[in-house]
Amino acid sequence: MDETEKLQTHRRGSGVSTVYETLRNEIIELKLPPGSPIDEQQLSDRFALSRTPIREALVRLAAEGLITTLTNRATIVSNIDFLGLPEFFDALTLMYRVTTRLAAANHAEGDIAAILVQQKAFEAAVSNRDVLGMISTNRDFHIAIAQAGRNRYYVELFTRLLDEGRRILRLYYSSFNDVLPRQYVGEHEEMIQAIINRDVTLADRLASAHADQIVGQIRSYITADSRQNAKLAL
Amino acid sequence: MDETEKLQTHRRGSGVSTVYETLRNEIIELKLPPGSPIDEQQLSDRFALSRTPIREALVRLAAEGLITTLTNRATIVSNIDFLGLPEFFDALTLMYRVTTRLAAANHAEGDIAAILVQQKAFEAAVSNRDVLGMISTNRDFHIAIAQAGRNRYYVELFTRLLDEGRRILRLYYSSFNDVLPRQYVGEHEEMIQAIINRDVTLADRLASAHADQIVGQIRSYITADSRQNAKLAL
DNA sequence: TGCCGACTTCTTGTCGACAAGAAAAATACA
DNA sequence: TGTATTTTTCTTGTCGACAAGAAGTCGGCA
Repeated sequence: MDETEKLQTHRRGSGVSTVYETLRNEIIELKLPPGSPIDEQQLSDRFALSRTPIREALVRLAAEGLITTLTNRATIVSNIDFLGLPEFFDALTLMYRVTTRLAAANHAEGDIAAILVQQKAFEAAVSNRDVLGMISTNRDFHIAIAQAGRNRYYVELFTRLLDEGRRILRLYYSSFNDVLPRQYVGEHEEMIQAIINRDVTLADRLASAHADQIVGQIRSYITADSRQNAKLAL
Repeated sequence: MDETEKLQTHRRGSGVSTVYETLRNEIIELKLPPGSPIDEQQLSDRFALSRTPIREALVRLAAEGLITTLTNRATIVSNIDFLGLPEFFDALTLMYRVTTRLAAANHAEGDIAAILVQQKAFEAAVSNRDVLGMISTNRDFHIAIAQAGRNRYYVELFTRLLDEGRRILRLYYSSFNDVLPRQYVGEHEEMIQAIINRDVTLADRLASAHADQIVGQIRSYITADSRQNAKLAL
């Protein structure tokens, strides 16, 4: 691993959130793959912090379900629950629909601009065939929509679901093809238009179809090479 | 406050969850009202534990949004967000519908029995005019339904919403009248029957109406004596 | 050679103490 | 007497060290 990271002038409570966010990203981006052991001592060295703040960050990650602590034994990055995928798809689809719906109903002044920014970023990622970029900008796009919907409960659940989805997609991104992403760009544009027009019914229908697309895509990836599954489920 | 609590023979990691659950209950039951200061030292004395495990429990509660930590200053029991009530009602209604729907579709062998147990408890509370009991058994009843629906994401969000609802209801339970609770018993029975018959559409409609009832009730309480509001929102 | 039990080692869980930051209190000054 | 500034005090944030529990290791015995 690399040497200890920055953090000379850390004001009092900043270290914890740094550790939290850093680990969160590394878990979601599979830099820390499922099952990886999390060693407190090691993190303590890496961030040049005592074990206490490290521990606090880990507790937060555990509360979010991103890591699993085996009591008195070890703590590891949570495995992706393949058996629970149908539940995941169901919840994801519902959140796609609800957030897009609410965005059409509730969006205010600056919201559309914020959504468009993310959509541009997604388009750029598609143009560059930057698959990892597509995965994360797609997430940001839908979170921007959720925020326009003005319901923190949905934003929170949706964020968690999309991030869990990022982990799954990263497992399979090699098999991404070219035609689907371009189709997504078009679907995104339709959704934006429906939101602008405050057409709740249409927004719902588009979100629903969009969700089905994505769920179907993930499903086909998984069934296509299920060897990965066996390898990582342990 | 009373003297230090039990916990002579605590196996290694047990203290943390004890503290967590104890505080969680006290917050939800308003034994610790919104805005109450949480003093780590004091809790340390009370549970006969070091500040470290106390802190871990507090971090968990903070992650759940039940307490708010003012950095370097104080940590208090989170206030009830009256401005966010519309969002809350929207999410609550959706979860009522979705969980009941899924229960009708997915319930398996023992689920109905579990639901009936909670329904009996709710009936008993209504008979005894035990308002506090009604509030908590009603929660347990709907969580039992959610569990029959077999979707952990919904169960988790719904639990949080119902518990938040318990806090709000406790603020107003004095104004509970007699006719509404009995009506709820009947509505519950209809829902159970729809679930048993796997009638998804009916289950959805009943849950929707039930949610509207409850939301309407809470709303009328709040507008009826909004002095409480001003008093506790600080 | 194969299995059972004590021992070692490693990681987590807990502790008491210290440091930093902010509010409250006390003091100085106009 | 009122205000600005310093000092005090109190609470949180961080640290290093110790204790407990579990897995793996080593040795003894059939």
